[in-house]
Amino acid sequence: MHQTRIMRSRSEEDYLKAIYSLWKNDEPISTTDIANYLNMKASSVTDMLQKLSDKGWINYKKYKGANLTDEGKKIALSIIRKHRLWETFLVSNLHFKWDEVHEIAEQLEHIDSAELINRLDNYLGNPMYDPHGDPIPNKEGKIPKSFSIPLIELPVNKIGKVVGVSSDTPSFLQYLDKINIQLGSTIKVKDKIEFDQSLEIIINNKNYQI
Amino acid sequence: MHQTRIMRSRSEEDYLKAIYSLWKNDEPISTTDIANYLNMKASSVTDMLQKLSDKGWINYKKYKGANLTDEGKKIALSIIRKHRLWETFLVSNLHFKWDEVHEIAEQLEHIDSAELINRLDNYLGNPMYDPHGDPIPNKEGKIPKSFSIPLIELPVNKIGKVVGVSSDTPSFLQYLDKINIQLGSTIKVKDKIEFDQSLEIIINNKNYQI
DNA sequence: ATTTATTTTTAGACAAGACTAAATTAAGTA
DNA sequence: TACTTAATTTAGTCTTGTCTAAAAATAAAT
Repeated sequence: MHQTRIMRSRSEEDYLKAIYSLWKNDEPISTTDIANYLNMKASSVTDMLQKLSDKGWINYKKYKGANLTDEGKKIALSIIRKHRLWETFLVSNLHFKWDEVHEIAEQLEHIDSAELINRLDNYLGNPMYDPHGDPIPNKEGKIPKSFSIPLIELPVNKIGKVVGVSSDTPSFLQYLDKINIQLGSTIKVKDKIEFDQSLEIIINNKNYQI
Repeated sequence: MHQTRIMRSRSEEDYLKAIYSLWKNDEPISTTDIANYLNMKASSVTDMLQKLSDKGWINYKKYKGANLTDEGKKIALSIIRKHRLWETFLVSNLHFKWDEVHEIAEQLEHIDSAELINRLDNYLGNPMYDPHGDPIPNKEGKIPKSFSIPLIELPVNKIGKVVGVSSDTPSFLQYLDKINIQLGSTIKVKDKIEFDQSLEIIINNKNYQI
């Protein structure tokens, strides 16, 4: 049981990751969307989609966009795993700020060594979430359920990500909108004031009192 | 004072490192030697030498081989610095064995971030030598003097590198030869037997008693 | 010093991955 | 349904980094 080693170029990996990232429902991703995401021309994308399809990593029908196969999804997840583990290392161990690590992780995610990543994972204590609050896929590509907790229970200085709101009255949602909270926003509780149960939170680097 | 960022390809970096590694006296390095070192054809090397020369990283005269300029040497040393720091990380923190890390470090050495490397250096405690006993150039490209100590004083389980011998009688040298000690050999003292001052050493994975 | 052998360079080809411009297909609208 | 617009693909070009085969330069040997 020795899997044939199929070499992947950095470009190919970037495309697979892009398609994974743009994937929402079951609809295939359009050439243009991928091109925009990767800052490339649509014609370049077409070329690569044909190649990825030949390798069995995406399903691609001309003019109809592309979707990852199981194999392709597995590859994309392994790259995302590497990206997030390295980001965790950079922030937790090398004390980078969480907004400084993306570029470096973009490079590190292409380092090719399963052993390295497993050891790194262990070294970091098998973290479930990266410094941005995004879940880290495990070795098999499983993503930990994005469980949610009320903001009031978020530990001080831990970063959370908004996955839902407890009330959807228009006035409340408008308020969230005003202070720039959206689904997917990251949020950090800077301090809890016990006496009136108010929170000092940080969203987009701005402080708010709620 | 903002240095213009000159992008280097992985290939270019590999060539500069190769030339540095092959550099002995002041004689320029031949096309063939570089080709052998990098497992390439001489014609490919010629092409690249011309390119590196245009960029001011090597001095190259047709048919006469190549040598690094100061600029080129600086780049080579920065890559070697990265290589050895990463090897140190892999062995000291991720507990790889010292003979398992080369390939991975070959990839990591091309990651482009000065900040990352400085932080890594710090994180590792600014080591002077890598797990193979090779000196780690500092930020400015200075290599720590390869100081030497008698083998008998080498701490148990620390790896040393043979830089000279205390006697050069033929019979002694022949003995060293027989057990495969050469200048540059790495050596490890596995145990010291106090009572007769003998050492159990490991060279090329073989044990000897001296 | 002339010939022979070896090294190095040149010339031309190729693959990967990007681009531009033109052609084609699909989608939206009157 | 026919027409117009927008998205996508095709065709052809470019750069990087490699190769092979042939030509040229250097080094070695008689």
